[in-house]
Amino acid sequence: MSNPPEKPSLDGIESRWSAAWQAEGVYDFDRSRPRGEVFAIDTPPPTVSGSLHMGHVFSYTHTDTLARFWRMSGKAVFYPMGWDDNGLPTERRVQNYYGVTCDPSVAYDPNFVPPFRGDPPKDHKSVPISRPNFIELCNELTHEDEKVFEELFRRLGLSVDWSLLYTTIESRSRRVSQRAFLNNLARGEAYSQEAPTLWDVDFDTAVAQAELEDRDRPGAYHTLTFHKTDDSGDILIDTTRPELLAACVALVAHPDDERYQPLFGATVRTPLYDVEVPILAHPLAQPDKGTGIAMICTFGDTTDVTWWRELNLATRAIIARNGRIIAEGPDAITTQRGRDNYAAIAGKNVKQAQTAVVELLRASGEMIGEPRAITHPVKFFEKGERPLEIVTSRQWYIRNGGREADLRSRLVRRGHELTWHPDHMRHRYENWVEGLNGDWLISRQRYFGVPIPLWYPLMADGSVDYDHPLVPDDAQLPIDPSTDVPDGFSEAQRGKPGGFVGDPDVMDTWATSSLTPQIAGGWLDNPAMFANIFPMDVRPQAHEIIRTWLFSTMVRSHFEHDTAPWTNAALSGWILDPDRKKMSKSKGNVVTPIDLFDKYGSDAVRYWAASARPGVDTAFSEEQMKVGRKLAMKLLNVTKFVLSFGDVDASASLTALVDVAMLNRLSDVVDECTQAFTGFDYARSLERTESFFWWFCDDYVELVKQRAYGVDAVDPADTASARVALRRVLSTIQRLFAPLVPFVSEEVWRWWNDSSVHTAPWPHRSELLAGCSTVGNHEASLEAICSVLATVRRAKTEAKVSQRAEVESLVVTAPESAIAAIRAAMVDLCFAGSVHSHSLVGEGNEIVASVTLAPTATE
RNA sequence: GGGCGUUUAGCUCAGUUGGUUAGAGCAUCUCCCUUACAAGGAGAGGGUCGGGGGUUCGAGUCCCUCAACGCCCA
Repeated sequence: MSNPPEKPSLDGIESRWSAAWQAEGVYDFDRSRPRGEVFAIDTPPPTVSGSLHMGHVFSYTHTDTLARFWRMSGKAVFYPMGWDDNGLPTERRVQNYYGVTCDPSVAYDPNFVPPFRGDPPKDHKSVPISRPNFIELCNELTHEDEKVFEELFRRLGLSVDWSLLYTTIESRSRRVSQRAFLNNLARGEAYSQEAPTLWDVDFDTAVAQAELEDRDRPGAYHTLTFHKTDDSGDILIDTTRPELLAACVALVAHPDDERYQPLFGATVRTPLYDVEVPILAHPLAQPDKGTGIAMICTFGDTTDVTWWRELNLATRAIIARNGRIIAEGPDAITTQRGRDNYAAIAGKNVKQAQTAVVELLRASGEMIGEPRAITHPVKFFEKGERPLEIVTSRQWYIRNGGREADLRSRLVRRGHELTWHPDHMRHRYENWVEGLNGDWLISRQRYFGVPIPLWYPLMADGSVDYDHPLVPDDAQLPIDPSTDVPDGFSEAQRGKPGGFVGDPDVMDTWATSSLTPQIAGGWLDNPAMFANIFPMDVRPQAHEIIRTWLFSTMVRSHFEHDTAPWTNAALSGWILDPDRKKMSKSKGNVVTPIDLFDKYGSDAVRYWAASARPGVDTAFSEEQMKVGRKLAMKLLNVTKFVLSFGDVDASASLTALVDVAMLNRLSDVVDECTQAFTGFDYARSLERTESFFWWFCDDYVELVKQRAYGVDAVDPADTASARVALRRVLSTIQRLFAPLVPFVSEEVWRWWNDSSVHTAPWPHRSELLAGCSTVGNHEASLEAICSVLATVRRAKTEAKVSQRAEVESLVVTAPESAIAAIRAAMVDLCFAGSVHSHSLVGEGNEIVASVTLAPTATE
C-alpha cells in the first residue's frame, strides 16, 4: 500500500495525528511489563498559575524525544503529566482574579459568588472569604488553566499517557504527601520546633532556605556609641539596622582581634535603652567590616541566629510577624529613658522605626557623624518584595543534613549515584547540599496547600501540647485537621480545654512536589505499578531548581525508599532572547508558543528545540524554525517521490555499488543515532539524521533517479536495486526523525503503513544491510562518486548554464583506488549530469574530472 | 568571596580517546522554473578557533595563566 496525496501538505497534521494517537492509545503505558522493560520519566509538573512559555516548549520537547526513542526501542514508557496547582502562586492568582482574600475566621458561605471573574478594577477592595470558599475558587481557576495547558502540550506533540495525569492538590497527592510526612514523623525525620524563622511579612508566612535569594539593596552604616559599664569610655560599633538596638543582646568581635581581646567578658550599656550586654568573641565576626565589632540583635540576620544559638544569648525579639515593632518592649529595658525611647518606636514598621531611632540617637549624641550609604546583600523570599525578617515561631522541619554531617554526606553520595546530563550540573547539587545550614522548613502559614495532618491535645489550662500530636489513621487520609476530628474526640471539643486543636498550617508546595515519583507512580494506590517504575529512569528539570525540587525529591526518596529516586537527571538550558538575555515576560515582546505553532508548525518548533545540545542555554530563533519547516516539507516531498514507484519487490537484490554504499553509510548513521539517544543526546541524533537526509536528497536521489524510473537502457535488475534501496532509506529515515518531528514523520509513514511510526521498531543496521555486502570502503566510494558529481555541477554553474545542460564529454582521472567505484556509478553519473560520452583514466593521486559542455543551441 | 560554564565564519552553533586543507545552518553573492520539492535546486566567498605561555612529531582539542560574558552559591 502507498497513498501519497497529490499535493503533500503540513496543514492540519497536528490535530489529525493527535486525535489518532489518542484514539489508538499509542502512548498508553503498558502496566504488565516488568521493570527491566520500562522507561520511567518523572515529568516536572508546571505551575498552573503561570502560563506556558517557550522555555516549557523547549525543555519538554527534549524529554519527549527521549520518551519516543525508548518507546520505539521496545520499552514501555511511563510518561505522566502533572499540574502543580498547590501553593502560593495559585493563591496569589486567585486573589487577583476574583478580588478576594482568605480569612480563616470567616464562616463558610455555600452560596458565595465571587465579586469578579477576571480583572477586578484597580480600586476594588478585596473581599474576605472563608478558607473553604477560597479553596473552592482555587480549584475552579486551576481547572480552567489546566485545560489550556493540556491543549498546548497536545499540540506540541508530547507523547504522554494522559490517563496518568495528576495534580499536586488532588486527593491522591494529599494522601501521598500526608502519608510520607507521617512516615517521616514516625521515624524521627520530621519534627516541630519553636525557633527563629525567616519570615515574609507580606505573605505572612515562614520560608525555607531554598527559597531565599540575596538582593543588593542600599543601606547605611550608623556608628553608635556603647558605654562601658566601668565608665572607661565608649565602644563604637557600625550597624545597618539601628532600629534593632532595643533587641541588642551582646557585642561580638573576632577572637583573634587584638583591638577587642582585652574587652572580652566585659559589659557595655546600649545607647538609648541602657541595657547591659556582654562583649563576646566569635569567629564569624569580621574584623575588616566596619569597626570590627558588631551588635547581636534577636534577630537581624541569620548570623545573629547563629551567634544567639552558639553563645547562648538572651531573646529580646521586638519585631512581630506583621513586620512592626511589638508594643511591649523587652523586660531588660528598665530605665525611664529606655522605656520612653522604646515607646517612640512601638507599632512602627521597620523603616519608620529606623528613622525614629536615628533621630533619638542624634538627640542623645550617641551616634557619631551621619549614616554612610552602602550597598549590601539582603535576604528576600524569592517571590517577595520586602526583606525577610526573623521571628520566633513554631514550625515543622524535615531533616535534610543541614544540621547533621552524617546525613549530609549520605545525601551528597546519593547525588553521586545519578548520571547527570550534562555532567557538570552535579556540582550545583554538591555545592548546595554542602552549604546547608539548617533543616528543611516545610510548614507554611497559608491556605491552599496540603494540610499538616495533625491535631494537638489542649491541656486543662488551654495550652497546646505540641509534644504529643494526635496522628490520623492511614485509612483517614487525606485529612484536613481544621474540619476532621481525631479519633476519640468530638467536634464539640475543638478548641476546648481537654479537647484538641488542628494544626493550622499547610505544607510547602515542595513538600508535596518532592513526591512526584510516588504520586504519579501509584505508591499508595497501585503498589504493583510503583514497583515497576521506581526508581525511575530520568528526572528532567530546569537547573535553577536543583536546590529545591531535585534535592527535596532526593531527601524524601532517601528516607522512604533508601534509594535515589532516579538513575539520571537531565537539566535543561534556558531560552535566551536574541540579545542573549534570559527571556522574560516583563519585556513584553515574548512570542507565545501557539502563535509559533500556527506560523511554522509544531514540528518546526520542536526542530528548533531539538537542535540545542542538552543543558545548553539557547537563543530563541525563528530562523531555526523556518529551517525545521523546510525539513518537514522535504520529508513530505521525498516520501512522495520514493513511493511513486508503486509496489517494490523487497526481495530484489542490491546490484549497484552506490546503493550498497549508501545503505552502509546510513547504517553507520543509525548506530550513531542509537548511541546518541542512549546517552540522552537527542540533538546529536538530529544532526546526524538531518545531515544524512540532505545528502541523500541532494546527491543520492539525483544520482539514482533515472535508474529508479527505469528509463530505457537500464537493466531492470538495477532499477529494482535502486527502488529497494530507496524504500529501505525511506523507512529508516522516517523512523529516525519520528522522535524529533513526530507529526510529519507520522504523516509520511501512514502513507504506506497501517500503524503508527511511534510504535514501529527503532531502526537497526541489520535490516538496512540485509543482502548487502559490507566489504570495501564504502565511504571512500561515495566520496569519489560525489566528487565527480560536484565537479560536473560546478562546471555548469561556472558556465552559468542550467544544471540540465548537456555535457559533451567527461574525462575522469582518478587513482586506482577510486576508479572502480566511479566506474560502477558511471551510468548514474551520466544520467544525473546529462553526460553524452565519458572516459576513465586510472592515474595520479587525486580525482580530477574535466567537463566539456555541449554547445548550446543559441539562436 | 567560593563554585561552574561559555568564548570557533557577519549571526546561531557542531567539532567525540590530540591526527590530512577546522565544519554546518542562516545571512551575503552568482546561476538555474529541473517530471518529489521554487515553501526548491546548483555553486562561491568568508575563520590567527578570546589573549599569552607550555606539553607534543603534531593542539580548536591536554596543562598553566590572564580577560570578557553568563549562571549557581555566600
